[in-house]
Amino acid sequence: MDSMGEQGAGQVKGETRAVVLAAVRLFTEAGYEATTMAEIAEATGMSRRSLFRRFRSKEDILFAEHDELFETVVRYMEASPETPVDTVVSAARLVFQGYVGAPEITVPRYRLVRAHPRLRDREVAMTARYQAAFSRHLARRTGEGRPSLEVEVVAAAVIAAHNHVLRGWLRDPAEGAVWERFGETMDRVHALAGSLLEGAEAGNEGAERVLVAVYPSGVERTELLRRVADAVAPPS
Amino acid sequence: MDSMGEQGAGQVKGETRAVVLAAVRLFTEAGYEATTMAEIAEATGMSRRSLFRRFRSKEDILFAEHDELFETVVRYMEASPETPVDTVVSAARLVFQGYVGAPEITVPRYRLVRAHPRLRDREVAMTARYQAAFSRHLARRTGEGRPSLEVEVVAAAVIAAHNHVLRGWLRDPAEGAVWERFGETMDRVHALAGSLLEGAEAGNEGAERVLVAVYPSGVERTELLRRVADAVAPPS
DNA sequence: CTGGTCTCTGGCACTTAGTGCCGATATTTG
DNA sequence: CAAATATCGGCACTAAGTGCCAGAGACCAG
Repeated sequence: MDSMGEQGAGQVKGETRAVVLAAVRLFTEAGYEATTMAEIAEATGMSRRSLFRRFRSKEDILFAEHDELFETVVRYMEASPETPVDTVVSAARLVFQGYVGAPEITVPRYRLVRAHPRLRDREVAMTARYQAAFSRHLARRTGEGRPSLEVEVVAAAVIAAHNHVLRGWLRDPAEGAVWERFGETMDRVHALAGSLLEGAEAGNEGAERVLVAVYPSGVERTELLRRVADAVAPPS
Repeated sequence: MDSMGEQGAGQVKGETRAVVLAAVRLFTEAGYEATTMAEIAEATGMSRRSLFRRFRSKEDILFAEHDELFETVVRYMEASPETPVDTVVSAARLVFQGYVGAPEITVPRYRLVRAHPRLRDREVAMTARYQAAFSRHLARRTGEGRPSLEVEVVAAAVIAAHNHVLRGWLRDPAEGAVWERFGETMDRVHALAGSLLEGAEAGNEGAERVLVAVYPSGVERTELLRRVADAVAPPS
């Protein structure tokens, strides 16, 4: 069989994608538990042993692309010149892109994940990894040691917002305007994040400010504007 | 061997606790993977088969008490007369109590969890279950169908805050003032939750609205106010 | 071309989690 | 007491995951 010079540090193989697609097909047709590693090996032309070598477990086949994406996202954050919050939001966008850009994997996987608690746990673990990575990034870039409460809440909020939009898309991938929804949603958490972390931004000279106003829906507009004017009055 | 009338619907057994403690001891002494179910069975005086019947898997032994706690928390929320946000915060307090009230299980488990990715995933999955339960509770009590973005962000924030304090305690269970820290932290997310969900509380007649504005810090106040005025103009 | 090392691969055997089945033994019910 | 029922323990079985080894191909030095 043909060989191809590869090895690198956790880089995609191309062959990986084929295996994942084959596995997804088998899982969907015959059921996750009913499909054995031997069958996957046969379907992909590799030996059972080599299959276990490349993917450490049956679950790992299903989430192989996800793992690669995670590596990519972490590297992206390390290299990003944006502010910490912007970087994390962009990273979330990258993850979202990873899903909607590969529906032939992520959509059937979503069905499998919903049906099998073990797989669900695994999916959840992935998002937890992202959340932890976001927290670490925010903490480092704002000069903290361990992530502070604010940082962890912001990371959790970004993840929650991401998942909120993602689940909507996964339930109905055909429906359009996903990116509009994503952008709009992220803008909202971005504002929240800004208000929670205000002043902690790295070199926050020309940083943006955020105003959050909560008001009864019946209030007069002029009254509202007066209150806003008070709120944006110079602090000290 | 002595028998004791039991069965109930997922109720504690008392015997359960003994098995968990024995398993924790074995895992700690010999390592998690090195300890087999047969050994746990022998150590607890039951047969391997019965062990698998009571706890569905090896992991489940370690998290058995956690599962029971989850059931308790869900029932608590269903019966709580408090406002949704208060209920969720109290529920988080219950979970926290579940940890600090059983350090002989949770502390060594923390060490095991940190060392074994599989167990870590399982722990993460538990917190995700709580977060989902919180979201559902908030959504139901505020008359929504699916949890809204705000609801999910609040649930995520409460969980993040809970875990923030919990991890601190797990790292150093001896250090006191845990409950003060917990209370103070929860107060802060409670305020955040209140502002995010304000107006959606049960019986939300005079609902409030939220305005979030993000603006460059250098912008003129008059210009900002003009933009805000535009933003709050009646929609359609 | 030849011998040596290094790596990837596949085959084989083995351990162990987890399950189905069945007979024995309480436990409850009439 | 007898019958129905649930629980328990033993046995056998499937399949995930691992260690070991031997063979095939790549690369290098002589």
